[in-house]
Amino acid sequence: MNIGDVARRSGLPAKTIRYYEDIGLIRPKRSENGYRSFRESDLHKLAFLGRARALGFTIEDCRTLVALYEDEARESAQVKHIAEEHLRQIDDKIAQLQSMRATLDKLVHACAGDHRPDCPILEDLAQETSDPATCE
Amino acid sequence: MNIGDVARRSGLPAKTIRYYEDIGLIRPKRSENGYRSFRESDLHKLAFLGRARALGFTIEDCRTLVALYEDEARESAQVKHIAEEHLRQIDDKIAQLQSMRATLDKLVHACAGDHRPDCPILEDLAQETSDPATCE
DNA sequence: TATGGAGCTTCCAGTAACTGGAGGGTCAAG
DNA sequence: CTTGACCCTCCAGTTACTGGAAGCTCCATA
Repeated sequence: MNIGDVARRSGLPAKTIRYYEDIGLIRPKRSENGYRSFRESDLHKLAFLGRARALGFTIEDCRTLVALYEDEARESAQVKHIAEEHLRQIDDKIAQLQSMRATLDKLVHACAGDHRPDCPILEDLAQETSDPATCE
Repeated sequence: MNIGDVARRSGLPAKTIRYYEDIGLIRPKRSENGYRSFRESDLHKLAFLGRARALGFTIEDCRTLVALYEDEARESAQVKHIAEEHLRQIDDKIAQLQSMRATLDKLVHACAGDHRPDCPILEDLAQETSDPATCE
């Protein structure tokens, strides 16, 4: 298979597949003409990577997950540990976004959004509260 | 004020403040000795930026928000528009993360996390489903 | 057989928003 | 006069790609 074929079948852009080779995630063979030549196993690994990335795992996590996948002697605890840590990070991120969301939503609702300059959003951003020097 | 003072009072790292000058968000004066010399108005603007960034606005949004803040002839609708668009992006991001979270949580709970190699997480990642060619 | 277009190659640069570090000047206290 | 805390600039690295230039290769059609 050429790169276009695996791109289509894995759902990953050809650019991304070349990048994954660059960083050593995959090692496709080469044809006489210099084209990358992918086996089914390469495709399988790319699909694996695509799914792992879709779950938000970092590239380094993906590297580890692939290694574990190929390691007969792995312990599922190793995989679970990575996933749990990632889950924690996702939860943190969600909490952070929801906190932003709450403030932002409040401000947006408080803003008339008309032709006048008065704006609670700007007023909030401009308020003098985060200066420790003023708290003495 | 030197950069260390505004860093302390704004809560932003000195590095970030220099960066903000680099990209034209602020224009502190310079002392004889070449040190940046910040006025209260610079500090105020930095605090504004810090709060806007904490709400997740991009630097470019921040640039626009500062400009609007300083524009007497602004219309609150302009500000509200930026905030609403940002809110939408946050909602999208939250939805995406929650979807990841749901899958991941399910997988984590399904995984024994012991010394055996069998792992539902890896099995899920490895499953053959995203290849359109197999769907014919 | 020529040619045109799709597909492949490499390499370089850019993205967002910083962050770290090297190498070196300045200032105030002891 | 030295020491340590500041400050300066400039360069490189981070994440995970993405876009684009310049230039092969392959295949089908005129």
